[in-house]
This record gives sequence, structure tokens and C-alpha cells, in this order.
Amino acid sequence: MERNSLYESGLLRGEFLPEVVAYYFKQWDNYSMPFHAHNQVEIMYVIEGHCNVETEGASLQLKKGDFIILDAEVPHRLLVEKGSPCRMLNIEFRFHERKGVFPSIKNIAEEDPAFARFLKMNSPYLLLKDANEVYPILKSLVLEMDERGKENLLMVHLLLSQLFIRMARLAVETIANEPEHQANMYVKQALMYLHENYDCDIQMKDIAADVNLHPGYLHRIFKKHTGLTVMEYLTSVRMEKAKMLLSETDIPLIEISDYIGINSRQYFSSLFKKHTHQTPVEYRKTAMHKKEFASWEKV
DNA sequence: GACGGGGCTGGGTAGATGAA
DNA sequence: TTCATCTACCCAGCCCCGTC
Repeated sequence: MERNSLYESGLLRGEFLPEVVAYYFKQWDNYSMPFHAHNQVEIMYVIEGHCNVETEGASLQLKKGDFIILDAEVPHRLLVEKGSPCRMLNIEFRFHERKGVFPSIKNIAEEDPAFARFLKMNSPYLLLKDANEVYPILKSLVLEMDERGKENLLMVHLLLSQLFIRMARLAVETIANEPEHQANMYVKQALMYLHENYDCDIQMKDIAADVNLHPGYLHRIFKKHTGLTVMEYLTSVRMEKAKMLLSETDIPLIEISDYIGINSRQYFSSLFKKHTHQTPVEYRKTAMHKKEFASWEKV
């Protein structure tokens, strides 16, 4: 038995798995597609450039990083202006009854409240903005299907589950927080930059350049969303890494300060003490004692 | 006693912050 | 976006402690 729409209630009653029917990269230029509909769900992701997607009653502008989820049987068409090429990744999928041990749509909805809400949105289309979370999954999915075909579906199903959860969280965030969503995206991007580069000499202007914002504006929205300044957040990330390195390794302090992007061991020590009320050495000793105590208890 | 690892303090400066 | 303020960061120098 097959299910085609994302919002069929049967998806939450039976054990269904998504199945990718078609996927392709395509660069469009000066293109006007006639109105049409599929009997499967379609994701259209804009990799470069911009385009218009028209559904009955709406004309939606998509630019780089935007994607639209069109439910099955929703009439739509793609329009791309002459001289402004648009590179897209399209994926179409439907649902079939589960074979094997992969988590079903029902299983995912039971574990992830956002996904459960997503399945009840009943929206013919959802236009979402990606903060570079969805596209890497889509790329991995396409690569996996290209390399393995239908031979090894484990990774494909894991990636599809991840994709659904990411899209659902994005959809829930977007709908719950519409006017704030754009600012939220920039903050998310900045957070990702901080978590990927905390070991480097990060400056406010680097983060602002990464998210294409003025440093002053980024600072304001970051504090509004997180309650912390960018530097306070960065320091807290660094201190957490330092705690882990102190308690789990015997790496010398001078190296730890370098690992977390603080170039001065003196400054690292003072910062660490300010955050934990212990010097790094005291913290390490306490952590070691706790470990020893735990191992004695086992014996 | 030599040496290495680490803590503390004071001073200088680049640049982050926040008000306008 | 600008600009004055202030703080985060770095460095030098000194000291303490543990180990060899």
C-alpha cells in the first residue's frame, strides 16, 4: 500500500517509510514551466540564483538557501528569468509500507514532537529558509543514492529521517516565530560558526562577514536571541571544551589554552577561574578525585 | 639546585560594545 | 552606522610548587 501526501492520517497509524522516487540537480535559465502536479511530495532547493514558484493563488520568490516542500497533487510551476540562471536540487518522494527495521514515519513522530506537528500542518506548500542544515543532508542523500543505488538502504533511510526532522523543526520554528525567523537564521549561522571555529582567533568582524551582516547589527540580534553577547557565548563554549580536556586528558594547560583558541595561558587561567571559581589545576584534581572515587565504588 | 608547569599582577592596546 | 567608552586580551615579570 502507498501513501503520497505528507498529511495523510494513515501515515501515523500504519508503519510507512519514505521512498525517493526521483532526484536531480538542474540549472535553469529563461525557463517557464507549465502548471503541473505530481502524485508525490516534491522538495525544490535553490543552490544558486533565484526563481519564482507559482502555486494556485501564490507566487513565491526563492533565493539561494530557500526551499519549498510541495505536497502531492499540488499544482505548481517554476519560472526562471532570462540571464539569471537558477541552480536547483529537486527530490520527489512518496511513502510505502515498511520493510526491514528502519524507523517509520510513525516512529519518528512519536520521538520528535516537531515532526509530529509538521505532519499535521496540512499546508499545500511550505517555503523555508535553510541555515545550511538541510542542504548538507540533501547532498549526502543524493550522493549515497548515486553510489549505492537500491542495494544498501540503511544510510538512505537514516538520512531521510534526519532530513524530515530538520525540515520539521525549521517549519515549526518558522510558523511559530514568523517575524523573528530571519534574525533567528543569522543567529543560528553565527552559532554554527562559533562552534566550528572556537579554536581559532575569532573576531566579531569574521563572524559578521560569515553571516553577511554588519557587526553592530549581528551583536544586537545575537544578544536578543541568546541573552549573551557573541564573546560571552564564545567564552562559554571555550570553557566547556577546556573543562572536558582538563577532566578527560592530561594535556598541559598551555596546550589546552591553545586548543580552545586562547593564546595566553595567563589569560586562560584567569578566565577559567572566573567561570568555574577554580583554577584549571584545581578543576583537574577535583575531576580526577571524582573518577577515582567512582572506580572505588564499583569495586 | 635546575627545570618545567602553573598562578598572579600590572600595564598597554585593539577592538567589542552599546547609546544615539 | 557612527563613535566614545571600556573591557578583553596579551605580555612581561615574578613567584610558588613539585619533580628529578
